[in-house]
Amino acid sequence: MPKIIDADDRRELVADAVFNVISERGLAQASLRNVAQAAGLALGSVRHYFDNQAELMEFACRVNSERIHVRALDKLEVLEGQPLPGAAVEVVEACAGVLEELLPLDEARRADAVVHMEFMLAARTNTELSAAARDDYRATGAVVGRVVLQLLESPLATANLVPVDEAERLIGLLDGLSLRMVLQPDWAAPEQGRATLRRHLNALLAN
Amino acid sequence: MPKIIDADDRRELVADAVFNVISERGLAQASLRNVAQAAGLALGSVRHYFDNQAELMEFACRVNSERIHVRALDKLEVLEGQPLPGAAVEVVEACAGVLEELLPLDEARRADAVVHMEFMLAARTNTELSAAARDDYRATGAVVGRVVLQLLESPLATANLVPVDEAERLIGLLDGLSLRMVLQPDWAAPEQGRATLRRHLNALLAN
DNA sequence: GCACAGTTGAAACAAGTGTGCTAAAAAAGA
DNA sequence: TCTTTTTTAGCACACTTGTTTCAACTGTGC
Repeated sequence: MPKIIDADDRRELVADAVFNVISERGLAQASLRNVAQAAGLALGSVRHYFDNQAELMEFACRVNSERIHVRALDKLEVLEGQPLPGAAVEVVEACAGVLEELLPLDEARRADAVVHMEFMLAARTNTELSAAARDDYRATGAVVGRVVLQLLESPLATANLVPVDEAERLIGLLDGLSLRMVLQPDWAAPEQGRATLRRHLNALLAN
Repeated sequence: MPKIIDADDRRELVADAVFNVISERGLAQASLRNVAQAAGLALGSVRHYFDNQAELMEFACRVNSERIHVRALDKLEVLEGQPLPGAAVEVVEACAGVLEELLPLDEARRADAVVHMEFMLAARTNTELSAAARDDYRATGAVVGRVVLQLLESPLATANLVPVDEAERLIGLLDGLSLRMVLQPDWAAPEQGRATLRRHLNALLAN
């Protein structure tokens, strides 16, 4: 029998190489050869674990999406598990804590966000990725939706807010902030993103 | 002397072909040959008007950006030229009218928005495009900033709102909405985008 | 009609791509 | 040690890319 190698581990290692290449040089440069080099493997090795380039890309896309959402879901479940705090500041802080996992506030999250953007945009014209992209949208919709529900459950919430509508607005804001922070880090610093998010959440509570 | 051909017109024609290819097949497919075919020209003809592919792409990027912002600026100057209406609904409607030019609410604007996204994302790793992208950010910042100033000038505006902060939040929302409407047209219809924008503007006015 | 400019078209090149195929290397079981 | 199977490495092919080069075409001014 050959070297003992966990195939799943190896696939994740290759996916990490994909992330590195995309975040540093863009999706256009994520060729099999470049990815293999970034992973420290030979082209043949990468192809041993992924039949197609399409399969590799879809796998990497799903891993990226999952990585982001798992982080947020972990914090979300903590939030849902305990009773809502009474003070507005604390409610906002708790919700912001969850949603911040979706923003590029440090290097790790920045790389995730960049890769995420590239994949989502590519999925528009790449049918191989469209299914993964659809699942991703559902996942973020669920996370943000649940946060909004928590927020609007508070007695401090502004009256007559429609959860679905506010989720839509919040998702838009998060996507836009993420985009700006990724593309124009000089003009949209992490601190500013944090503040903007909190200001928005605060506006959903009665003053 | 040869055929009389306005070089600038021809360059714009080629740029339009670039837009078509990008909006239908993505930036990755915007090769010189594909663009030439879409423009109904030979490869040599395209290269006669653009020395490099880089030059073509930067030109197309700037034309796209200008096209979007000129539309918005036209409406903005009308808004700034006349006194602000007294009713909240009318203020919101006037501001929304300007900002809607930045959203993909019909096929033309959708194509512009798609191309815009692809270029902005590409500019992150493509130094040839970074200057054009920076100018684009300045332009949208100016437009949105001026709209926010108009809005907050109204006596109906919520007190203590910081224009720069609200501009930041509004730009984020617009980018995010645009992104969603472009990538998930099924879940984010034009009508919904219009409504979300108005709801946000309304929230900036005292109720 | 002629010449000359801009314009077009095509062929060719080097580089890079995904993919198919083959053979060496490696390691665990016999 | 030998076998077997996974893993690795490498070559080759067809294709697309940007770019260069050169020849043909075209229409205007003389």
